Amino acid sequence: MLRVRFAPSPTGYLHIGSARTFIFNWLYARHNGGTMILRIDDTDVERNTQASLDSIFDGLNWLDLGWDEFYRQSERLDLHRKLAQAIFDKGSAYRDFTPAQADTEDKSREEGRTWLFNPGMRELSKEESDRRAGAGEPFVLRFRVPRGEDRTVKFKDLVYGEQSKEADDIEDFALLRSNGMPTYHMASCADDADLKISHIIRGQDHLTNTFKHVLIFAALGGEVPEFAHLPLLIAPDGAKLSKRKHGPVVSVTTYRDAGFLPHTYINFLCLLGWSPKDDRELMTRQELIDVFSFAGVNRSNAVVNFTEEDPIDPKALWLNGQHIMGLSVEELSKQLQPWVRAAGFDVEPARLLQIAPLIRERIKTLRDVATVADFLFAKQLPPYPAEELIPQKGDAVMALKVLQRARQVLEPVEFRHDSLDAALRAEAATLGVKAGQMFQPIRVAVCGRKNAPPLFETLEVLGREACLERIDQAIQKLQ
RNA sequence: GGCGCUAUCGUCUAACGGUUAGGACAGAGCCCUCUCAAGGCUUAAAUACGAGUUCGAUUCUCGUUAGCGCUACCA
Repeated sequence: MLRVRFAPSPTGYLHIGSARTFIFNWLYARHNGGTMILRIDDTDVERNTQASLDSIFDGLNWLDLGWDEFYRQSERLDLHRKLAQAIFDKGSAYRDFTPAQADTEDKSREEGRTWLFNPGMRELSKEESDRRAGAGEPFVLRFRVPRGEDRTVKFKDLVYGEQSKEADDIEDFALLRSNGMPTYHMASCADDADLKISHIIRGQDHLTNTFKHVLIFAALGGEVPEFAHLPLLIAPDGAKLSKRKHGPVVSVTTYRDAGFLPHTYINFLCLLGWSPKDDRELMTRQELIDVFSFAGVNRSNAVVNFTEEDPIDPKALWLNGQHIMGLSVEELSKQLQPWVRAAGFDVEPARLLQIAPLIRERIKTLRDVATVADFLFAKQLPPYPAEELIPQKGDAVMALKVLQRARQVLEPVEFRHDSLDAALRAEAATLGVKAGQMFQPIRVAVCGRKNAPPLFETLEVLGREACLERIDQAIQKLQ
């Protein structure tokens, strides 16, 4: 049975890299009919925050992918301690009574080699170790990494291939802290073992940690899971994405709040560090599930292309436009509804249904509805300069004449695309002006700006009454 | 410092020894056109560097350089 897990720690908001890890886990599970597990790795009590937990659920719920099982690490501390004890009992761990020190880093650097263990502690006799522990002296429980045996720790990564490292290069990492809390390595492996995780899919920053985890799994005596590490998502400056340095750009909610379709975000993230190998980019959820495999995962880090001015990757924006164009009118207007309301407009669903096809090819984000279709929602047009009404190679006199004639034509004509088209073109011919010179003053009068959806559709949606009223206002403006 | 990983257009990527090194986004230009879009076409743009293996290296090996990760009683 295939079982995968996404295990975020609630110490900051859900960021883009974590979201992608979640997505790849999910895709792999769905592709193989496996189980997707969400586990909150919250053993670092000091750094956990409710806000960040909320942010994780916020982000994941928006993605709308779901999960099959849910666990919270902090509720499984007994298991972690029990398994740590088991490792200790079989001699693969020992107590280290060395007081915590902040300067270990400098110490190891000076020596020119990695710190491996604290002298004396590894060899402490059972009696002395028990005596000091019994006396209440604090200690950390460390894994006893095999030394001097010329031993190599190995595993096969589904993305990075065969990995090996000399055991002599691995330090005696901690399993239990002096306050009795498990470390990440201990808690994570204990849970993975207990939850029968078959594939651990996570960021490449854990690649070297995996040697330690392999050691723990082996000491636990169960099966060692498969591993697949994912290349990291990095900033344009090559640095790792961090909220401190790059701000909210890295948060999933940035895309959500910018008006992205959740599926666009999923699609976009999949393209970062993975490829279907056949030049496809625009893909549905099912297509992604069908074709996802680790063979398509890259090994080098991928840059999320954002700038300080614009937090959105241009390719994501394009993808979103494409996905919006692929939506049915019904679905699009449903998605648009909350954004229209958020922009301060009130619109009937039936009317939005008429508007949606007008703007479908003109919006890149759902939020764009507010700037692209505002004149269709507003009762009153916001003020605009009268010069805008003057057509190309024309003047105010022409604009005025066009609008007055348009008014007359629009009064009786049927308000349908084809009738409007025929009537206005005929009028342009009568007036001796080009079609464009006829249409622009009307467009500006009706939309309040030069750039807008095609004229006849717009007039039709707006309706005779509103159009005539706005043309009258424009005529007044010119006089 | 030690250990590990990585290296193709500005960005995301394809090419798993033989291609004029392909696609996409972004850029430029043209077409279409009632404006804006959408769409179509064209264009510019890359194998980090140096050795080796080979008839032939983007591809395999080694070195250099660069970037990233781990090196905590964080995760």
